[in-house]
Amino acid sequence: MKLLTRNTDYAVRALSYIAMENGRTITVAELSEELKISWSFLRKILQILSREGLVFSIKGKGGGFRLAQPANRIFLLDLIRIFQGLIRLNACIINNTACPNIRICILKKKIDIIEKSIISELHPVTLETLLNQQNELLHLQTI
Amino acid sequence: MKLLTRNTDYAVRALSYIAMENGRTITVAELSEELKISWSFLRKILQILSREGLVFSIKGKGGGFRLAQPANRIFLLDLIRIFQGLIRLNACIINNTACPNIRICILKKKIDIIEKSIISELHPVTLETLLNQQNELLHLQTI
DNA sequence: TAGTACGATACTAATTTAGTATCATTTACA
DNA sequence: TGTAAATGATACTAAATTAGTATCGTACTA
Ligand code: FES
Ligand code: FES
Repeated sequence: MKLLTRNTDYAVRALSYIAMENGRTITVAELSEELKISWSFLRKILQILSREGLVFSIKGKGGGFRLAQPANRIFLLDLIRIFQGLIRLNACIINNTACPNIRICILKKKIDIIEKSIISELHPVTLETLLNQQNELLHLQTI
Repeated sequence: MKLLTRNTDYAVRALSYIAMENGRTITVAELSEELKISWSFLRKILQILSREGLVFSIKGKGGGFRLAQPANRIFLLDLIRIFQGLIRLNACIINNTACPNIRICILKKKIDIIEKSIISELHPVTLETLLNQQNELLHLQTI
């Protein structure tokens, strides 16, 4: 049971890299080289991010990608939604659809609480959050 | 992202059925018939439950399964562990093993919190919990 | 000793996740 | 103006996980 799949993971890394280059246009080739992630796979991920409006793309020679939104507006939860779908843990023990139990089911209630907890923990996490952490890390290492 | 897989789900149903029959010895054939779950699949699940000591088995004619522990000692978390492994959501964004970030990583912290929340919600849930709920449901329906 | 039930284990099928390949289109610039 | 560099769309393959089946062996009861 993974909270983040590889798609999401790579998307975060790619976006981080792009964000740290202060508005430079970044090609998939560069990302792939720097992050050591398969070119084709990254390409697909970036295409999706572009379609979803998180980055915008410039075609042709000299082209590439830039963030379409400031880093503090790019939410981890959106990436999860894009690459993994909505967070739905709900497995009814009896019957996935109209379970007669659903109003009183203890498990259902627990799972709802867990879902909410996931969302409330992850909700504040943006690309900026994760970038700051990297800066902090760099700082620590230079002490 | 499912919290419970089908193995776990069926295990809960099978154990519930067995528990509700007050110590009678229940065969896989009966379970399969009553619960409308594939005989072979149930068989495998019961074999595992038996190996894990949650039920004990009686071989030969007249045989079958009984709970090896009282319903309030059979924990949902154990079933999850048995059929799905330990709950580990941890996906490090950079590198699954020795990530240099791990001490300060915000995401890691969040994920730890989520894991703890899952465990603390599910920890009190036993077979008895789920049985009581079913009784409650029956009660409601007869009003 | 026949029939019923579980034990162990290997196998197959379906689904989800991960990753690759191809052709089309846009753009820069020699 | 044409070629190389870049993304867009989309289809395809491969690996991993989950779901489900089959088979042969052993124990027990009547
Ligand atoms: S058993 Fe159906 S919602 Fe819990
Ligand atoms: S980035 Fe490695 S633990 Fe978070």
